[in-house]
Amino acid sequence: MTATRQFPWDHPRFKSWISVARACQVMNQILAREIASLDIKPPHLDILVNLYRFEGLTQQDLARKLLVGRSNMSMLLPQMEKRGLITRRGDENDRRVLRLYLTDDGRALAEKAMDIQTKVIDRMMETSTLEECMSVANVMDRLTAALLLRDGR
Amino acid sequence: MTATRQFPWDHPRFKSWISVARACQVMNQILAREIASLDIKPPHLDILVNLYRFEGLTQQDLARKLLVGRSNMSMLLPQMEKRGLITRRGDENDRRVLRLYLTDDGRALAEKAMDIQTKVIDRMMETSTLEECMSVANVMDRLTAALLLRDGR
DNA sequence: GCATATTTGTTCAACCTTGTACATTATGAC
DNA sequence: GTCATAATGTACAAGGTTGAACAAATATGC
Repeated sequence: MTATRQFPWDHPRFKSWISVARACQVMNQILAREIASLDIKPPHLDILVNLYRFEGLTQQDLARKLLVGRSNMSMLLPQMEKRGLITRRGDENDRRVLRLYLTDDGRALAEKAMDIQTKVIDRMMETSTLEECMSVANVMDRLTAALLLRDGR
Repeated sequence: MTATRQFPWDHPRFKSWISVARACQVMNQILAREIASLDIKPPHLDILVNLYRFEGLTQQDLARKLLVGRSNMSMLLPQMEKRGLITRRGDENDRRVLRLYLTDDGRALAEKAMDIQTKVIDRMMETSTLEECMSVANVMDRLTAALLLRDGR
């Protein structure tokens, strides 16, 4: 009468997620290799893209967007500042915060990096129709929202 | 006559991928928190699940399945052996390889961990229909295959 | 106004991951 | 058989990530 164990890898939802995780992992590794020519790694790329898009972000804002800890930013951003890619200026109204800006070098590098990233993503996604892409995005967004909601933000 | 720059985040494929990456990241963080009660982290979970399913794997085999380097296994597996979760026995036919087996403790822990993982995945995927899950899996598998092919394995 | 709580950024130790170099063992060419 | 090549696992240094403890600045309650 003991029920035979249901192996997780036989569940459709489980298998489905494994496929997603695997794709992500492969994607990140390939992206990392492609941008290595610019002497940056995925975390730096994420920072560059976000500062390119949202100038004047706070370290805290950036950490929240990237879903990483503040301490992570405290390690990476000074490096990038030394390298002349970004500048950190104190906010006048709130002397706790440092606001982040791309330098001209940083902006140029960000554009090169985004070109590479776009090429990799296109190469990867060209196996799917646009409808499939949008459906996937839809599922993933719903799923992320559900997780974050249940998790209390 | 200078073409206005096409921002990557306006491309449907790009946005789509960002959604996938974000979901993966959130998922991994929540999974990590949930299995912390068993005093293991995602890499250990992956190892346990794979050894549960494929007994007698080689360190090399395992590294390939997990898409990580051999050196990574050389760091993690001795820890898990010391903890009594796995055993590493030399192969008699090929004295280079170490074959990996779960101990009883390891198997018990693997089952507890897989239960947690299944619960998290179910919670996450319940926002989608089974058809959507299978469609996503289909897209992701095609995409991974395409990347790996073009990348020369 | 003042005490308390919250927010922001930093530091530090611990851990995971990687790539390179290395020793050992198998395999293949001849 | 012998030598060159490849495969397996290890050691080590470098770097990314985290969480906890901390200092400084701000917001809140009274």
